[in-house]
Amino acid sequence: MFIFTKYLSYRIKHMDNRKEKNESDAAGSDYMHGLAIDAVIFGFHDHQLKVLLMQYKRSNIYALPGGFIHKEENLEDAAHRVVSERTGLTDIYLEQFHVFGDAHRADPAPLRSIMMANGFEPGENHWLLQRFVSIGYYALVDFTKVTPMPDRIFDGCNWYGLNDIPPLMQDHETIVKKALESLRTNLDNKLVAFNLMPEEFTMNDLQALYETILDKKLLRPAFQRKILSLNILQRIAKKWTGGAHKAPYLYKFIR
Amino acid sequence: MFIFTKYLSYRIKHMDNRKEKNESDAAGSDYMHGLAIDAVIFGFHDHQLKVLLMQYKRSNIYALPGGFIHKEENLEDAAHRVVSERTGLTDIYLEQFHVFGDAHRADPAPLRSIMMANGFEPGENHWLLQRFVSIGYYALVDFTKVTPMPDRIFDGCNWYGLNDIPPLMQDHETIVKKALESLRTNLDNKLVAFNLMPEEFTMNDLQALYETILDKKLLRPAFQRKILSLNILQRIAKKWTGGAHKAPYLYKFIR
DNA sequence: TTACTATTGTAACAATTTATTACAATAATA
DNA sequence: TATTATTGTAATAAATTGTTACAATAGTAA
Repeated sequence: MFIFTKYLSYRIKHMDNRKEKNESDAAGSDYMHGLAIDAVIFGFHDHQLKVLLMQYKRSNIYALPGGFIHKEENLEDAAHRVVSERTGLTDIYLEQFHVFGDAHRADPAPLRSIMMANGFEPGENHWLLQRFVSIGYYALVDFTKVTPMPDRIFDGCNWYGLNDIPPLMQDHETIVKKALESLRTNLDNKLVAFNLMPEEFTMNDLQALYETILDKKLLRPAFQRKILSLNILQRIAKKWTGGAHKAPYLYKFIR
Repeated sequence: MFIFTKYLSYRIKHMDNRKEKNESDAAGSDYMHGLAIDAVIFGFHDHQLKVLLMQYKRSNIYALPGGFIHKEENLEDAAHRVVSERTGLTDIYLEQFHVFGDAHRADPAPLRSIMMANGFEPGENHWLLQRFVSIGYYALVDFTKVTPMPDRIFDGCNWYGLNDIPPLMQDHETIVKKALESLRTNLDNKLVAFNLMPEEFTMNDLQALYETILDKKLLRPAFQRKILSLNILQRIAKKWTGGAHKAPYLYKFIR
C-alpha cells in the first residue's frame, strides 16, 4: 500500500504539470524499478525524540515518508528530495544507514487489490507489484523549522514520539529501530546530535537530547564538562527566562 | 566491463546446467535489474591487509568480486553467495557498509562495445546497459582458509596488499576506500578484527593487525593490557618457536 | 655450558580522563 | 528579603590510558 501511494502520488503530480517532467509514460517508468528510499526523519521536541510519519487517507495506515529514484538522479539527491518534500527544508543532515532487501519484505497482494479498487488494472508483471529493495536514510532536522507537508495521497504528515508510534506498514518498524541504532552509534563519533537542536538551546536541552537518544541518564557536571571541552559551543550572552531559579545560558553550535 | 563479465559468467553457468535453475530466458531476467553487489573481501597475511580482486582475461582490468541478486533471493543471501563463490568459505563475517548510487558511476559505452566484440547484440535498453546501483559489503575472512576461485570469465582471483592495488574499474577504488573507513570505525565498537585472524595467533600478530587497520603505531604494553582485559582471548599453553628470544604465547578467540 | 641477543610478559608509575560530590550564584516567587 | 529550584563549576575520587622499566626466556655462538 505504501508503494501504491508513492505511485499514486507520482501519477497525480504527473497530471498536475505534465510539462515539468519528461516521463515517458504514466506508469512510472521514469523511476528505477525495484528500488525505493525510506526516510526516518528525526526531530526533537519537548525533550522527546520524534519521527515524521505519513497517514493514509483517514485510515489507520501509517508509513515512513519514502519515494523512488529517478533514472537520472543520484541516490543522495533522491533522498534529499524525499525529505525536502515532506519537511520544506533544503539543508538537511542525511545519513544512509541500511538497505532492506529481504525478498518478501512486502506482500504485493494487498497492493494489487487496492490498485484495482482505485480503478487501476496493473499487469501481472507491473513494476509496482514486483519486489522492492529499500535504502534507508535517516534525517536529523530542527523540529522548529519543519513544516510537515502531506500530499494528495497521504492526508496526514505528523510527528510521533518514539514511544508513541502507531503500527506501521511493511517492515517500517524494523527500519525505524535500525535507524535509531545507527543514530546511537554515530552519536559519539560524529557530532551529529546538533542537527536536532534549534539555533539556540540550553545545556539542559542538549543533555536531554543525549539522554533520549542513548536512553540512559547522564550526570550533569560530567556532561557539561565533556561538551564544553569539545569547543563546538558558543555561549550567547543572553539568558533564558523561566522559573524560580538561576537562569541558564543559551548556546549555539559553531562551525 | 565488470557488469558484462558478471553477465557472461551468468550465461555460462546457465549453459552448464540449464535444469538447475529456472531462469525464464538467457538474458539474465532471473536477476533484479539495476542492482548489484560489490564485495570488498579483506584478509590479513604477512602483517598486511589484503583484498581479493578479480582480473579479467589476461588483461589489466581489475575489479572487485561482485554479482547480482536473484529475484527470489534475500540481499544478505546474495552477498554471502558472492563471497562464498570466490573464497570457498561458508561461514563469513559480512557487513553491509554503503550503497553507491550516483547516476553515472558506470559508463555503459565501453560495456556495449565489449558485448558486441563478444558476439552479443544488446538491445538499446538492455538491462545491463542501464544504470546500476551497487550495494557494498565487506567481508572479513581468515586468509589461511581461503581458496581464491576465479571463474570462466575472470581468469584471475588473487590477493593484493592494500598499498599495492592495481587500478580498478568504475568506482571500485572509492568502494575499497569506503570499506576500509567503515572497517576502521567498526573496529572499536564491534570485535570485528578477530575474523581476520587464523585460529591461533600471537599478541604481536593481533597488534600488527590493529596497527595496519588503524594505520598507526600502538604501544605494546597498553595494547596487551587492553586486549586481555576484554576477556575474549584464551591463552593456549603451547608456545611458538622462532628466533633468539623468549617465545610468545599463542591465543585463540573465545565466544 | 655459558654469555649474548632479541623479544616477551608484566609491574610500576605518571598522565589523563571520567565519575561523583559539593557548593556558591542567581532568577523568580512570596 | 527570605525561600526555592536550578545552574555553573570547583574539588576530589576513581578509572583508564600512556610510558618506562625490567625480569624471563628461546635461540645463537663462544
